[in-house]
Amino acid sequence: MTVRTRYAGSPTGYLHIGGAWAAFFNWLFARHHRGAFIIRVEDTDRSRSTEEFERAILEDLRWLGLEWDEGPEVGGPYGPYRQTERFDLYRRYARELLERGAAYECFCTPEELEAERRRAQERRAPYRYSGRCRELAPADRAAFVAEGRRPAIRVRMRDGGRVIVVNDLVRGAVEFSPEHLDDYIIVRSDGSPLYNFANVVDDHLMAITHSIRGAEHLSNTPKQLVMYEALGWTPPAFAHLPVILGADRKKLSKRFGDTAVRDFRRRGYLPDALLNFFALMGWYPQEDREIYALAELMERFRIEELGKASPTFDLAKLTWFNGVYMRQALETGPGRVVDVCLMVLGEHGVLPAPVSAEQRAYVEQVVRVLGDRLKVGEDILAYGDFFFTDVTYDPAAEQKYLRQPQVSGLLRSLADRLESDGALSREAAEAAVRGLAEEHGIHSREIIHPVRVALTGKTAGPGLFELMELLGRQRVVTRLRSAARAA
RNA sequence: GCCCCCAUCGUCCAGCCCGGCCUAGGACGCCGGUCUUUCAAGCCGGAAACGCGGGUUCGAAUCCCGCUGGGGGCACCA
Repeated sequence: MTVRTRYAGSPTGYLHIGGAWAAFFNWLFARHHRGAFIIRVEDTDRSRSTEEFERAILEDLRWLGLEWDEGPEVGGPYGPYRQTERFDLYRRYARELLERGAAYECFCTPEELEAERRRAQERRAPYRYSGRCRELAPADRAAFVAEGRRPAIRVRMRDGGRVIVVNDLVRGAVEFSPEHLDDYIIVRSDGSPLYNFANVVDDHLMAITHSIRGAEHLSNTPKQLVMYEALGWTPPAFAHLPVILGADRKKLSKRFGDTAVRDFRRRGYLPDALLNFFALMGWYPQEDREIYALAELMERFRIEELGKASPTFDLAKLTWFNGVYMRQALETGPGRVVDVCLMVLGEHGVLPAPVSAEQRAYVEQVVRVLGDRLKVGEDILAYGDFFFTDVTYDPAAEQKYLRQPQVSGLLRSLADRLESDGALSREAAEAAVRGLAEEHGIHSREIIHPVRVALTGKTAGPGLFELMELLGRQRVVTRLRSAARAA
């Protein structure tokens, strides 16, 4: 049997780390088994879903490299892949459930239900639906209809009274007692399906073999199992991934905005680094190693090896992974790093969108000079903004190195030494600086530090002489003189 | 409150299923050293954990029970 997994995202926001992580394991599992990875858009909540979010999610998934075999934009034999386009299917199965007596119409209004819930809360009792509509007499039903009430549809849960066992691939057998299961609504009174229903219908119709999803869905699973049975369907295998926690130890996806995949992209993170990081957050390849090529992950991934405990999202470790991948990319050729940096530069308006060939070449040189200091694309601004803009002096740096007695004169004499025509080579720059130091009988670092601050505004950064070469004679002299005046 | 899940360094993961090889291993981060014009990277070194209490056993991080702690879920959201 061909393995078929799916990522069923809801376009109510940007793709966040938690969603991407779940999507990744679905993808990885499918790839490992040479199966199919499907994307389904769960947009039944029309008040919160937007096309813009859908586009953004697909874009981010593609950026990560999680290509799908079936789904929106690519189609496939089990379409449509957007739930709002599948309403006739849901209606059909809702009718079937009704006919089989596995579901019933419920005429209670949201207000009435809310009141029930509140009363239960006051009694400090767990809320469960009263079941008022479970056995509605035809006359009562007619009265409700005459009143203009439109029914929602509920699934009968408590019949049978047996324990429901969820056989989870990562957690083993998890038991749920029937008395805790409530009749739940599968179709709203406006006729639109709810998650627990649409999800079941679609997973079955799309021949999904493995439902790999977040642990927040574990308690939905017994409800869904009842429906599979009522419809006479074989449920997929389930694997519930732990929930990723934020630094505050709370579910990451609930913290709005700060963990969108898109933000990491914009800040200059690499998709391979993100994926490698994802893999090792929750899964252990049985050896003391961190860096895995995607092909290797695909080869070795075993769903049974997934961890059960909730991991905490560790940005510092992600950034370390990214640094490793940036360095790797730099070795094979700076192209990818340049692209990432150009994106960051564009995002920040430092080097707006259409960049010329010369600009690109310049950025490439900056990247070479910055080298392994670039752990994340945005580091080009942290370490090399002065290559693109005027110097902004770090107050502490200025205080420490520029506001010193001899500095002004030193900077001026260096400027004088460098004042001439033609390109400035790093060798010439070094000779000038060291020569000046010797002439004054001081250690070269006593001049190197102030010069660095004068040229870059910072105490940290690339090698001074390379930096001077790239900056060019003109800018070096100008900056030295203006710093000398200020000092 | 009720249901469910989880529990090894600050963090991510090994080890647990099949008790002894664990003086608990690796990585991130942190601290120190080294290299050096600074920073970064690299290299060397260091601090740092089996939540608690009971069992079982010659022996428990590993098995059992309880507690505690953390998390998720209890919608006409997904």
